[in-house]
Amino acid sequence: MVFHHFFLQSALDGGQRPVKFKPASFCSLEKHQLNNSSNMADSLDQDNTGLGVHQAARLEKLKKIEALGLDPWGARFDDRTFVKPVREMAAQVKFRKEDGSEIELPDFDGAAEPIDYKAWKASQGAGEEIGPVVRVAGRIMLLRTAGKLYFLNIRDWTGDIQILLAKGQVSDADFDLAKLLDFGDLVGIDGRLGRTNTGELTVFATKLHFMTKTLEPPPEKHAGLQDAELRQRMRYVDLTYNVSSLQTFLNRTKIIHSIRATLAKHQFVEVEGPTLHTIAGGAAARPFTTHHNALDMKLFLRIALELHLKRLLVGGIERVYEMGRVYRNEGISPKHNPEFTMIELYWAYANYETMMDLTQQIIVEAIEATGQGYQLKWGDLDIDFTPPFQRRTYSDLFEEHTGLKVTDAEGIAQLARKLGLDTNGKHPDVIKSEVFEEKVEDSLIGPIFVTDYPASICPLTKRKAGNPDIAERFELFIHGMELANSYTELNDPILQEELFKTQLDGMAEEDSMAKMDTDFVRALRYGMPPAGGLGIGIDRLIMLLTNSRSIRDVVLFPLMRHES
RNA sequence: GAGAGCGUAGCUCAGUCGGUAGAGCAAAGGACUUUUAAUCCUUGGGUCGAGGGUUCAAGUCCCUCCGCUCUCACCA
Repeated sequence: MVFHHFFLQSALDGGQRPVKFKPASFCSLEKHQLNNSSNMADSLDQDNTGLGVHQAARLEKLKKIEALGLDPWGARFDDRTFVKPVREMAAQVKFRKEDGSEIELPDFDGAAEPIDYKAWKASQGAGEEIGPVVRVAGRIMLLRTAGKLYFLNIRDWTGDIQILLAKGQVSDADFDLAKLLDFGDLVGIDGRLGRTNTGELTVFATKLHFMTKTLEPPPEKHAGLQDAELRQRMRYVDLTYNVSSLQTFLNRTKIIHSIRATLAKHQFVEVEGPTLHTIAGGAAARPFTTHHNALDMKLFLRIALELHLKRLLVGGIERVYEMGRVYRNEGISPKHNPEFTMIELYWAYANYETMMDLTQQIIVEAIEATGQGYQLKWGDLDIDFTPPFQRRTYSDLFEEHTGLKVTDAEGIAQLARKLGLDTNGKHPDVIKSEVFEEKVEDSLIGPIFVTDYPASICPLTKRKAGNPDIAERFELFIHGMELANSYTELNDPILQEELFKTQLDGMAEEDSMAKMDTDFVRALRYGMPPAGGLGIGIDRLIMLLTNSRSIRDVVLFPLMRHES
């Protein structure tokens, strides 16, 4: 994925760590006690508050900030500019000569060799650097002193920038306040944009505004927070200190925004269906169960959006979608979180081919929204999203990968047994489907639309005209991962009722989509227009478009065990 | 659910054959007016995930448990 150039700090990793020799000391206690009484560690030891030394030191500074008459939790700070646009003002930093003429600075950012700015200025004769006055705010990521100077690098959600806070250039009160700054604190700065001697774009502070004290120490300042569990449990820390994490989640919102924009172009409307269902229909998955006390009613958290959206199609909302959370009480893996985000959409008077075009458009426009090209990396793998995506029929792929015709039930059963699959008492199409998953799906690099599935495993899908054994359905696969699922929707209430009643042999009820929903059938009896429907796993799409190998990297707060 | 790996300072990580627990960053005190992973001097930080066992001696070997990661299975 493409990172923005303005995260300068992130480009500084990978270097060698300096190794310093530190002789052990055997008489430290004595020396320590000789230190003056303002030694913070001494007073902290006596506090015996149970706080760690880092937390206690920060609390101490907080008290000192209060003692200065300042609010350590900050206040409204109007008219600030985000760091990214401030950095874009770099060209406004100029050198004004004695005669009043303004000249451009050397090209620091494009220079191959470091430029000696001090020497350059000296060579211009008398004059001074000028630059726009700016107001910024952010979190202190780096902090160093050089005599009576403080260099801070602050970060807001658009990038990082250096601040120079110098004695004599701010009030004495502000300079004293700077002593009480810690990594992680939030500050506001008024100052002038300029360049230091090394050419680093810097805000030369004229005023320091204390915004918020941070009472916990930040993670290691170069490596960031590495522990996968801590990154998920404390996403707030992860987002602050791992630039790529923030970038991924900001890209997530761009992708979701793009999907809504694409659908808006086709006049879709977004709705909100119930998440508490009396029947967990629309997909094959184990639901979470809950209970409504006043009605004394067992309820399920929804496992799909389908059946209520189709009811709205009956109601005349002709292009309708919902993007929202569904819940499945099943295993957790890098591709599975118990709650995840799906979009389902229904388009009256369309069919599954319309949906294929739309799916491709949604994905292509989402990639464009993230500012990437169509060739994406996904871990070690490559994905080529250049449209049009390949379209192949289920039966062709089946034959290609197994050498067997989809109609050869006996041969398929034999192959299934050879693969170690249990075929006893199973419907031939269930066996076929298992063989397909085993032999075909994992080899689908894609993006590839697999079309025309065996009808018997698709109880909500319209059958192909003239071929009742084939369902007008496609799934989109990328690197073996199912990303989208689409039908020409079944709108025949009589057939729908029949299919709800038909449990395929060898399929457990909880694994089946065939759950009788009499109200849904009644809705169909009032007339649902012929329609195409589509479902996309949003988290998985975001994984692919943000080069994330785990769903837990694209879900802000994935489900975790209780903290011990 | 099965298998493999991991768990050491606030964070990131070393720890050899079982023999006194290590580093960097962070923290505390100090120096430095253009640094930038600043640098330099000084100092303090550990129930080695928990419990048990073997041993003169366990971070290290064995057992049980807890947690995390990966792979496989179910699932999208």
